[in-house]
Amino acid sequence: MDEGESMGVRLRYAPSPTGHLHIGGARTALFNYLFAKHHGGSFILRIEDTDLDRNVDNAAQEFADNLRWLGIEWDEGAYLGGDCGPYVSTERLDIYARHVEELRDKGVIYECYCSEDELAAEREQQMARGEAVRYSGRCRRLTDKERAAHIHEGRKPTLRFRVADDESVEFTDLIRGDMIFEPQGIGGDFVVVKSNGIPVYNFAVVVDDHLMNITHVVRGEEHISNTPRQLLLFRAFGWTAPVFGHVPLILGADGKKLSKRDESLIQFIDQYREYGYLPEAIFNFLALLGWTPGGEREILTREEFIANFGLDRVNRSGAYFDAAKLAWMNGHYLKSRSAAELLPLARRFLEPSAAGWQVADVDAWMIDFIALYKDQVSCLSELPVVGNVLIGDEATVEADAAETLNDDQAVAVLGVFLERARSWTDWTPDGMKALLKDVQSIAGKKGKDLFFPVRAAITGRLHGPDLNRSLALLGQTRVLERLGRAVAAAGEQPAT
RNA sequence: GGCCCCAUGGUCAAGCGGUUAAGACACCGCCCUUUCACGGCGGGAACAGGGGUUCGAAUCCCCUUGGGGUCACCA
Repeated sequence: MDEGESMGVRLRYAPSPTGHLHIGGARTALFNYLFAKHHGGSFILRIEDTDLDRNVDNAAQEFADNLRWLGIEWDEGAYLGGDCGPYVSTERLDIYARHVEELRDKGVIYECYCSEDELAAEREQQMARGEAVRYSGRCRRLTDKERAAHIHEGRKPTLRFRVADDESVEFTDLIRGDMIFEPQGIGGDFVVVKSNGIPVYNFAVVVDDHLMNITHVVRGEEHISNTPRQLLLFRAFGWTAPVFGHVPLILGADGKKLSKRDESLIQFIDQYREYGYLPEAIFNFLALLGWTPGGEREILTREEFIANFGLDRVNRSGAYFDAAKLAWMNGHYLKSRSAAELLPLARRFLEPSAAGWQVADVDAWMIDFIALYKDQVSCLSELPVVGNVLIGDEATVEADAAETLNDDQAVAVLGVFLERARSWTDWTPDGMKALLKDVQSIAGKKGKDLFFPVRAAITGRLHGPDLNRSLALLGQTRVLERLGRAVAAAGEQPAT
């Protein structure tokens, strides 16, 4: 079936501000965004903070920041405004109250005085008997006397929506096709307003989606079972419901829905940000998690994603989050950016150790350093790790390097190098190339016999990136120090 | 347990009745390179099982098995 009229499509991402934006939420937001943009419609950010107890300070602001960082911009909504505001549930309480009254007038809701303990006990019994769990509806017809007794006890009622025993609900899911819920699968009369007077999510979301003219609701699969209740509400109000599309879950290492407590993988966007991942890499990776453009291409631009996106190509099965592939993809994006472009992002990982570099132009030095290493890391935070021998002021000597240095021939080469390096003035990569050539002709050594001892002496390693550039980055002072130290150390050991 | 969803390599996935069953990540090998990394080339690796439908099923239907979601005064 058609995914919707292209004009006037309106989608929203409606998180509850209870924590950090995680990869699942970011992907849901992304799919909504891509769908809206593909159809030339609007994407809206709404905050569903109806659970006062779980709301976390600054969480909503953080969601917004991270969404923007990812490049998922909304056309109207929280922190932006628009014609359908306010976009935060707790600022819409009066709106909900009006609609509660509307339902009361229609006679489809009633007060329920059951306590949470009583309800829990009822559920347990049903579960134990192997029955479907559903509210018995015992408060449907309270006598005035019973009601008075409950009020006298100080009980605060919830408001429940009456679900007809023979009313089934069906809808066509854009991703999964036809869905049918029989009455017993709906769970009986459900709460729409909590005893503290705040509506529950299922109620608020219906009112909000209708008032904000939401045309498509794209959300996680865990919401499938909420859908019939919401549809019943739309029906009771006499409203046309939006079209639904439920995307598959992102699975943790255990194959289950990602839990915020699952530490087997990094799942919060701000952590990726912290580690030096690029937003376009995460954007690209997330878009491909559960959706595919169909061809062989996996690296696409934002415009290409928007142009190609459609719910018809969203997968129906859950997907494991492959951190290794994300790392590869981030590395890919890192390679496509110049060192100078990366400097602002990499700065905080490098600058703390700038004092040891002994250079006048720190920024220029960092750009050269980034250029030397950026093609081999998967995220910026790895830069100081892979380049630790150049960035730190002291390098430990590894066993194989020590072995290479414990050799008369090698020490002889280093002696020549040290001699020439003292008076060498051109400490650029080209200058280093010339220096090495000079040493080669004087010492009569070339290839491995020349490069290995020098590399081992100045980095303590046998392996590493281009030697000329490494030497230039280290600079004369540090090269002389390390060389002198290596030669001295070799002198203290019996040569083989 | 009730209701609902899902099922192609280790992972992401193409495939939508006829293919030698793509591609990517990861892994292994070779090449390039003073070394490492990058890159290039190549390799191993999959249709959960059983019934149908059909001339012909990874593709359609049913069952089994397996996995998952949900059953709140949370979203």
